[in-house]
Amino acid sequence: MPELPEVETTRRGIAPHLIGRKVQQVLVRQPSLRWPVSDNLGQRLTGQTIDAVDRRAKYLLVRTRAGDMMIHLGMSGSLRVLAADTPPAKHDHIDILLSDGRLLRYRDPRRFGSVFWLEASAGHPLLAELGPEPLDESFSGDYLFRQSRDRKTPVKTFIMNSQVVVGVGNIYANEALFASGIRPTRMAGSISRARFGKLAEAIKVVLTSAIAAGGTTLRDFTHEDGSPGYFRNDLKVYGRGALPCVACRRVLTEVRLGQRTTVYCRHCQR
DNA sequence: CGCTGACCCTGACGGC
DNA sequence: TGCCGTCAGGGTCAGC
Repeated sequence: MPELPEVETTRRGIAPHLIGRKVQQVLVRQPSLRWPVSDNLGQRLTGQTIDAVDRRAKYLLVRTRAGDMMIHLGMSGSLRVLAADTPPAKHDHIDILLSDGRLLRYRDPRRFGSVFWLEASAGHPLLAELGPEPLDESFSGDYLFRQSRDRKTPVKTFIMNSQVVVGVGNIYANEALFASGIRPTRMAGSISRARFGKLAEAIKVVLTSAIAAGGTTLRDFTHEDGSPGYFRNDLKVYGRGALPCVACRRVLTEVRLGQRTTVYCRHCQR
């Protein structure tokens, strides 16, 4: 479910319910995720007051004085705020019980997500090598141009590499390349500075629009209250293989790049 | 160092 | 109805 807009939508949804609340109890039903849930999560988080809910890349950081709970939703994870007596369903792996009679519930059918405890100001190896946030000023066409020289990997694979830039997943990579008229298979190192300028701008626009629409609901992504996101209606290429291009009406091409479905228009994207 | 493909896991869906 | 193959929004890691 989550790319950056969905994670950001989740952050904005849960933050007001968490900030200022005290954690009363932590219940881990299934510790076996992408990596094991930190052993000391319950011991360290219990009794702490939540000061903030931040995001870095697709990681959510629930901040307390003692340290942070770091959550990744993987492919199928979601977070909901519910009444504390709501019975858990299948794949509801973790509950964080709060001082106001509610709980934060982590669900992840495929268990590609992860939940760690981070001691205050400790950092984490998974955060160490990340590229810039796409919506930061430091992310620009010039930056992409500099990073891409001599790189032979397809430009789509390049912009989905979190060491280059974070938060550009498969949906929005396809959409941003369509919006900027760049063919996804093109070698990253062969793209001009000017075209990278368009691409960087397209990434910002696509992500910002998707956040404004509350994310993209495809299968099971919903907000913390269960409502869907509406960006799906705005997708121009993702999920539209073999359908007509919205711009030129020619049939869209579908290929696989780096194990991920890639859709583009051979006429509009060069 | 850069790049490709295997892999972690469950569920939904289409074809037969 | 059931079985089987394929695919899914992520990311790491081994191996070349």
